[in-house]
Amino acid sequence: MHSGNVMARDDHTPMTLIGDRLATRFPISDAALDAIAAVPHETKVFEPSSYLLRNGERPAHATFVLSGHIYRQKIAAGGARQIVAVHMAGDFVDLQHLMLAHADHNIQALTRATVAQIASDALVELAFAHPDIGRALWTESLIEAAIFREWVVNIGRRDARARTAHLLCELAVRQEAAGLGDRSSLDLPMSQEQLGDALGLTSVHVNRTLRKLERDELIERSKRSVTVRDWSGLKRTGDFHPRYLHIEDTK
Amino acid sequence: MHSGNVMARDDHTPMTLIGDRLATRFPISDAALDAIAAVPHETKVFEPSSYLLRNGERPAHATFVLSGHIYRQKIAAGGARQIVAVHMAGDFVDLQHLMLAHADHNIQALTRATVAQIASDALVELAFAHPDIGRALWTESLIEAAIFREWVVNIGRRDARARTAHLLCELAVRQEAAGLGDRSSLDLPMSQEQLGDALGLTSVHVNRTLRKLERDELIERSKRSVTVRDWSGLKRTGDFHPRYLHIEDTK
DNA sequence: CGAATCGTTGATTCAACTCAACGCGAGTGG
DNA sequence: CCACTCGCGTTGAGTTGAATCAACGATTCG
Repeated sequence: MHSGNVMARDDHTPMTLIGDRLATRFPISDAALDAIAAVPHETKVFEPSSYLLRNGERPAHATFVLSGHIYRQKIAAGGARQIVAVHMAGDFVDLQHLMLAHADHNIQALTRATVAQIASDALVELAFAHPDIGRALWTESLIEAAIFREWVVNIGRRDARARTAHLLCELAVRQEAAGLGDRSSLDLPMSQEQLGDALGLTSVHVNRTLRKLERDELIERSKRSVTVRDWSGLKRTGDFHPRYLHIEDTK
Repeated sequence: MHSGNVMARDDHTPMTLIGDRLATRFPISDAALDAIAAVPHETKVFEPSSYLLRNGERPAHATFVLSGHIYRQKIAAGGARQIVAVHMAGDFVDLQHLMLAHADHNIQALTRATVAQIASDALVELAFAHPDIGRALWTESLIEAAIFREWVVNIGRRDARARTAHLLCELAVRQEAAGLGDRSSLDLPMSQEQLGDALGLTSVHVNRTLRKLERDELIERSKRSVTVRDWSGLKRTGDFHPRYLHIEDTK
């Protein structure tokens, strides 16, 4: 998993984890890695459904997920909610606001989550002091944007079955890429209502769709975890082409 | 419109236009503006529906729109097309690929369009040599990502009427912010089929929806241009809250 | 044990899609 | 200059995928 370009860096403080993550995108010099390790940060725990940031607030820090799941959401007229992103351990949650004066959406814990927070200013300074870091961070934010685009396509042009399968594929691959297990067993700590909010569907229809995917032996479910029975079938029904995730592998 | 922090910069070469655009986000030092003006670039013209970049290709340059309209699109299984972005004069078209090895969507001219192209590498170097520029470019790409998020919400959680109104509002405000006229008369050079592809609707339904918006006296249409009759009504029916565009004004 | 949340299922409705036809204006070529 | 085509907008009729409404079972947790 780790890029291994630094030897004795197995102490796993939050900041070295961040360095590891960035190094998966671009090689990062030792000096830059040391600079990252030295950045002041704070570790925090958020309870399920608590807010990390609200629409309109001034984002003050960048947040890196150490454990748990976090999602980002906007509310449309009439109270309908749309989830626009789901984050797992190893993701940055807040890069999208790094240079913006006001948050344009809400960030909320999905499960209990522990995070490391760095002052935005400090991170920006670091990005320009060490272009290695700057490139990696910028790239992270671009890949996130690529995921947003794919969600537009998913919601705009695929039916409920494909849409649901696509999300499962994406989360499975991202989970695997983050070193949290392989793509065949997906930890999916979302209620069906939340899944619906991520997919632009109602919880009722998510339920029917998941059951159909299960009946068709593409997946198996127990509680909040999903086992992929037939990866290539799921990929096909989800019209899933992982290029947009910009990960090396191409299984 | 212009930030006016440089006096004799009215010669309007493509590169000074880029400098002007960036300066609307953050103050840019004179040295940085001079550096921008000196970057080698190429001016090109693209005919309607010609491709600037295809899914899977290696993006080699950043593209700035001088005139005309450009859109970006992905194709889903079965050939359905989803437009994920529409660009007008003064927009960067390619920042989303700046650091990525492969394009994950297609970029296509909507109308005949003239653009200035800069080598990606050169732009990245400039960004890190002059943090002013880096911040402004990065911010541009973050704002674009904010637009993607809003599109997810728009398509996922709003009905055809609101969805269409929302797109009209967005384009009108962006057009105004780009100094291309005011928000009451919108140059909308898209066919109803293309509008449908941007909205996740069929062209038939776009037609009915636009006519209804017209019958309700929110807009007026002639050929490919739209006049906003009732801005606050349109804004309301579109559930449009321009914060996500991260523009100063708040009319 | 009781309350609350979440998942499941059926019956019905509705927004948007599909299919199909036709009008219109802008070319284009004989 | 007319006839023709072609793309685009428009409209109607019928269909359908997903929403809505409603009820009930299962699971968790204090």
